[in-house]
Amino acid sequence: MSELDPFQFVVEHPAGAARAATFSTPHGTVETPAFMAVGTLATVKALDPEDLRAMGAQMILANAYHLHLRPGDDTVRALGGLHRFMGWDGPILTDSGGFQVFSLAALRTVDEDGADFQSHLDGSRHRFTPERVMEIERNLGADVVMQFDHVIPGQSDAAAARDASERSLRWLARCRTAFHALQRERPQALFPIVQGGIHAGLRREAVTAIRDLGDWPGYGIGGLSVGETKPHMYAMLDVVNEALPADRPRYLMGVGFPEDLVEGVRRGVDLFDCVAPTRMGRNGAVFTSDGRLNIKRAEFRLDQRPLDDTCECSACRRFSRAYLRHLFTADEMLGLRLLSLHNVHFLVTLMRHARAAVRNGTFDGWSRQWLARYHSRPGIT
RNA sequence: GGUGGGGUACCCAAGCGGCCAACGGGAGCAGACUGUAAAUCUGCCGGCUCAUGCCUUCGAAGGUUCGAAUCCUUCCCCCACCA
Repeated sequence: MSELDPFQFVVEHPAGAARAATFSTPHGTVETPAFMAVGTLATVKALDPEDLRAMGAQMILANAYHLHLRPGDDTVRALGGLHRFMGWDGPILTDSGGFQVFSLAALRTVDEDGADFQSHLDGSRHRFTPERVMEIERNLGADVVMQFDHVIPGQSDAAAARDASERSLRWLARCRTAFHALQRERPQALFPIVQGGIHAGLRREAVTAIRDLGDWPGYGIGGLSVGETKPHMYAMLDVVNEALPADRPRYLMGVGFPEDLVEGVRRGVDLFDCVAPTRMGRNGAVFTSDGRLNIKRAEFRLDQRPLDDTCECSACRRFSRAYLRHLFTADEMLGLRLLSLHNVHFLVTLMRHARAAVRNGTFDGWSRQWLARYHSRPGIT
């Protein structure tokens, strides 16, 4: 148990299923609920670590598969690990490449032992096994490392979901053994990932099986936001969070949109990550309190308002919709950066407000009002 | 003044007797992105129409032809070189 000491999770205030907590890591403490920006290639695209710190981002992600291919996890290790490499001294989590098993479907084959990938960069062949992934994630040196898992499409039937979930469990056992066998320069926490598709029974079984393998410093909830409906996703969150221990962080992987974060917190999720704010920001989509808008639309040509009049990000404090639209239509890179900045700020701030509402006992009303306003203007989307 | 080349939809640009409302690209308009193969992808893009279809269009006018953006005549512009 002493090895878990650097990763304490303290629930300060429950509010129904929701809770406000602190999650400590060797690189600092995360106040939850929290949104983690995704920096797959050891960079949150278009943003500087200083931007992230200034907006109150606490923890970020990177990806084992991508960094293994380039520049190489051994290279990152030789350069002092991810924190030093990318100039972010806060907590970092690495995903294992499990999602790439899913998203690079055409370039990989999965078997019981692991997965064969063909590099999307040069076509070279690479073999990922639970043991290999643990080594890669050790080399990268993030604070939290995710198990290697098998992700399948969200609408998969129960048989396929069971196969993937049970394989992920077997891989988890191997990850754990390999994880503990590796020498490392600094403490790391290994998170298992709950699979089971959109099948409540499978989800419960997965949680039970994972807990039977031991106590874990935190739990990933995987295999959601991969094509299933929102009601299915929310239902799975109810089921899984009910079954997970209350005194460990719950990380909903790959989620999400603003409404999904609020719905997730309502159901007891503590940590989120998603590429949406940065990818959508680069493509012109903006999160606002009144729903999504697309800055490229002609209607914003002369709009002098900020993206969101309640937002205090550096884009909203300084620039009009008209100017930001101009940057996009002119294909200027500052536009990508400012919208990425705004969107990440929006989610980070959203979680800070959720946390405050939990702490002062108003979360239920706050979240309902927030969702009502966000959904109230579908035309803005 | 001479010789040669050219004028195609918002722009660039293919087409050179029927398969042409006319290839491509750009611009424009709209949509999608959820553990990032993504500053990407998709749709629309002469007018009317749900659609079959109809109408207007390839510098201008006239002509040949069953049929013309494509051939002929004249005219108007543009470009290059020569004088």
